[in-house]
Amino acid sequence: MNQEITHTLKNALTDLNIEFQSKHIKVVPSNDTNNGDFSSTVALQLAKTVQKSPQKLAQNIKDTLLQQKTPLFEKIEIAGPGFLNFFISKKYYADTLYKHFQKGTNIGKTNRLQNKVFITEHTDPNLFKEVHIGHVMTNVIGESFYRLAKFAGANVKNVTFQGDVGMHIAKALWGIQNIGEELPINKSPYEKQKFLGKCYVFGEKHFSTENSSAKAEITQINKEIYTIVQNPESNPTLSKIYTMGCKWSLEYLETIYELLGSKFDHYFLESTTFRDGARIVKEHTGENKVFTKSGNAIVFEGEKYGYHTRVFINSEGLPTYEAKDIGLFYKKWEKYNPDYSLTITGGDQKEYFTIVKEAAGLINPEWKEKTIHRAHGILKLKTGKMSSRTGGIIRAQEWIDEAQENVLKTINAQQNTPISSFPEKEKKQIAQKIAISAIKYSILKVSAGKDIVYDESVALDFAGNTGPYLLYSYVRANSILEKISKTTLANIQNITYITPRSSPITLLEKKFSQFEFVLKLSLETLSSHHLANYLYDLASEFSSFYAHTKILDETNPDYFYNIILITVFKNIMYNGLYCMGIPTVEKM
RNA sequence: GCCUGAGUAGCUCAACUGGAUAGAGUACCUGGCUUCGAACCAGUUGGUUGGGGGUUCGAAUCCCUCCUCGGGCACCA
Repeated sequence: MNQEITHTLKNALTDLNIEFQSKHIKVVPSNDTNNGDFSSTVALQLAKTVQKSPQKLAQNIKDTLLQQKTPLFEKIEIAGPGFLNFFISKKYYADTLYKHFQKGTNIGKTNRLQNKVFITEHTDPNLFKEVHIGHVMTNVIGESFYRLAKFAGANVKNVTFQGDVGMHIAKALWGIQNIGEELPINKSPYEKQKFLGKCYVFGEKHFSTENSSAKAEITQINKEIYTIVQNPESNPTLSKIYTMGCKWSLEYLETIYELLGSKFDHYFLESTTFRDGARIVKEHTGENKVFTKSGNAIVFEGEKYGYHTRVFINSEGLPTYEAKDIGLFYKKWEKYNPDYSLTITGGDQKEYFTIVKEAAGLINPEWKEKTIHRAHGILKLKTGKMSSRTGGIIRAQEWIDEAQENVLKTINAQQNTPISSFPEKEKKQIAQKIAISAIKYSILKVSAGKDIVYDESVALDFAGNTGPYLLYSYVRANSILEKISKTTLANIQNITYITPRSSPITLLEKKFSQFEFVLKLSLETLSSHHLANYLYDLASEFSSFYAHTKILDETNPDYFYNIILITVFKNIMYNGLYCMGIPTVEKM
């Protein structure tokens, strides 16, 4: 509806011979029902340029709008310093509701980014290391952008960049060789992964300890890793352990991706980008080139651009993460040639990424121009920054499992619910989805970029503004619709026109028109919290409507209207949750 | 020290990117299940938007300046 009002405003201004830019015309939903359904500050914005008082200009605009005789407005009021308040007619609401209803489960989908190739890169775990709650955060945020871009019609590629070469691998391999424990060959993927993580921590600990021979040994292993990924025969013993560990890690990662609901179109591995990265860096090294030599290392002198120097090839001649990222730029463009390439990482990599992007832009301007970096806040323990290097981490698996157990307890404590009699296995599946909804929602409801201090009691608190609340509203809507007879449903499916409401327009249907806008806003500002907050408001309005209206009342003149209302609500909630990566349940 | 992000109700967060009386959840208190699912609804209490200055019709939002906290700053990722 914003668009329709904006359109009529533009026409009115043209009729009045007033010059304007789109940014002057802001139509927003009113914050108060007394101020109509929508408000505009256009008269305030343009008063100065036309040398009129805002009220007078508002009056001119109002008169012109009323002459147009669109079915849009019931009335228009001028308030305060010159706000234009629009009251939308019931007929227009009914017509709009019908349009929303016809979109069915496609509601919210557009073709705004049609024919655009969009890469979303996120999660980016390291092999041999624990998957911790920080990875979950990156995944949840990134996955949401993937889905939002899909809804905008883009050709989206969901990818992740996994670290399978480098010091962390060397530390883990040294750990495996020196920890003195038996390999968990016959154990579950999760146990294997835990073992690798333990070996990494063991290696890291010895690497950082002074007077330890481990440091030299690990450095040597690191060198060899770069060789064995090309030629396993160079060190068959090490290669065997390395290959085994990679396999274990990748197997486990699949299970966690599935649990989180991410499907990747492609897995980039550092072992496949470092060669191109190193080659490109070397090609651009020298006088008046992008990179310069500093001793045996190759660096990018970021100071020239207001940043700091970063090492791309270290003194050992090995590519650092920086060079691997250059290789990743190359690979992404080789494979997809994207219009937008979005990367999600933690906030600690903000400046790092800016510098690498700067360097990348000097190699290929497109790499910089089309790359968007979204740094999110850090998910912290109360004790400080979470770090897998010191071992003080919360495993993603444990976090989710514990949440699931708590939900299951809550479910079992509820009596006389439709799922009370469900078999335990089914209850567990439902509990898992609810747990995922709680975790994802708690991450996405905060504007991306802000830190989140992880507090278990808060994260597992399902009352109020939470994921489970949204699911509950969905489940209740679903329950009602199940109770409607097939003939009624068929009659509703065949209608071609909705009779305007006899009772006042509800706040619920007023929110429907904002869905597309909110999806767009969330993607453009790279913050899904707009969507999260919107869905919460929507669920809240639904609950309120539900509490005050007997929907299944065939004698109500708005009977059909209300059923359609609930149907549209259900579709929006489903698609909205989808865009946050949250699965729905039919019963809970 | 330099760069960068943040500071809003007791706590956790919003505020449609400069708009109307700064809103939610939580916690506290009150009322509501014989009625479509009460994991709900309705209401009460709670604010000098870190301090100070500036820009204008209008500032939590933009500018300046202090204060506090987080992150980054050469071969880790």
